Amino acid sequence: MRREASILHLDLDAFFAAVEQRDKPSLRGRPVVVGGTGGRGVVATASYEARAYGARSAMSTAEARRRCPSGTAFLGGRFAAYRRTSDVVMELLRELSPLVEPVSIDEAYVDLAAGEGHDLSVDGVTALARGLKQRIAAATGGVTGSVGIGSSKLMAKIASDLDKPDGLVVVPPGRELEVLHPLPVTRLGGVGPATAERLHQVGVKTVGDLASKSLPDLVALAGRAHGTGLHALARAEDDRPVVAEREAKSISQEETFARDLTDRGVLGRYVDSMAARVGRRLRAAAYSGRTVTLKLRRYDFTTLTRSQTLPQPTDDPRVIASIAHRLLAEAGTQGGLRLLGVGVSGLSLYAQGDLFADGEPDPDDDVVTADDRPEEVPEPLTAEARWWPGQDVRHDDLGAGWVWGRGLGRVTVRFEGPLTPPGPVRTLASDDPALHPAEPPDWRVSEPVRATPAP
DNA sequence: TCTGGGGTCCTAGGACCC
DNA sequence: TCTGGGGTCCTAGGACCC
Repeated sequence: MRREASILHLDLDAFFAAVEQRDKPSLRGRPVVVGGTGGRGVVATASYEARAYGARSAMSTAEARRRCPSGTAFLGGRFAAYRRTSDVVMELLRELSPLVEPVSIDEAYVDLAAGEGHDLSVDGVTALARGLKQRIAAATGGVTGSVGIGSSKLMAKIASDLDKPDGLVVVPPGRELEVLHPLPVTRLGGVGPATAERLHQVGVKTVGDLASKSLPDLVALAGRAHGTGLHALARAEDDRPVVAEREAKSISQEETFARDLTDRGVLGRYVDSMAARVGRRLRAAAYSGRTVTLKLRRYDFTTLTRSQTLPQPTDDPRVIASIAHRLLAEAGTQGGLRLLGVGVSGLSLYAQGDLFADGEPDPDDDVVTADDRPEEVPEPLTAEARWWPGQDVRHDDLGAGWVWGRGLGRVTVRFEGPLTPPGPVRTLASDDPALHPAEPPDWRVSEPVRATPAP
């Protein structure tokens, strides 16, 4: 805990949904749900309009569909668009301080004390945050964020959560416990459903209740590391530094199937394709790793992992795949698998091949050769329809738009962009040769819709 | 049509070593 | 020869976060 409120936490509001509403004018002010749109999908983000109907993050999309009125937009994610917008925001944060710790695509801490020339008084940081929020909204085309500032990461994060959306809360140094103690324990990072349940059983509901528990009690209840952490957080004791760069510890890829799978051949092709993707990501990041882990989830949702550690690190998809194949054979597929995953951990920065490399990039790195190519992308992947809800498209005659829905050989597209008024809807043949997938639209450049089709 | 995907950190037991 | 203690690595699982 510091003497000044010099740690800032920014949380972008309903971020994925906000980007969708920015890029799709017809969705502004309406309920939008972003996430998996298939039968086993879950909600990643619900707009505030959708939250009013009870849609929540991590809820199954089926449940969100039941709760939301017709006309609610259910969209798959456009991660490239979110990434671009996030990059713009993170750059604005780096103008405040070189010490910026992105927590996720929509969240970051900033150490204002590491920046130049800031007035770290309560009035000073309040004015700074106001300016920041204005710049974020201007640079992102209207995406808002909630800002919290305090004497520690704990207090900054708590503060950003106190006044969502579009909030700004500064906790003055010395007032931490007044703010913290009335809050439910679940607001502390690290108190999830399991810990909350155990705390409730011993009468702990608020952070203040938690502060009355002794260290040995909390260690007995939550384990050594977690217990000591809770003991400190309940007293607002937190000196975790803001850390700009973190080394990755693992890289993995997993997929939940639309239907449970038992066919060894199909599962094997998934293993190959996931191993190839993990290998590609390892190489792209110049990592290799020693431990290969296979994850599987059975039909009844029981989840298990099997791993093997190699004497030398690898980034070779064939090595990763062959270990994963063996682990899968040992684990078995009785009853059917709902999910399969392949991961590599125990990462280090240099592949064994680098000992002999001459510094030039390996021309094979990004090329799938005949040897290591998975025979074929497994059928369920290629059978994936060409169009998905929310997708950016362009029509040769009608201009830029996005996919609302598809089915029965047709695709429904709304022709509009971030800087147009709400646009018209057209239903086209899903194999219309004039319709193409497109890049996310630029929210900073005006792009007129070329034609207004008749209703 | 219950329950994603990509991560991090911690715990605990057994092997193994000194 | 009736019994150590600590450290590290590996494996598996679980809680948690966004």
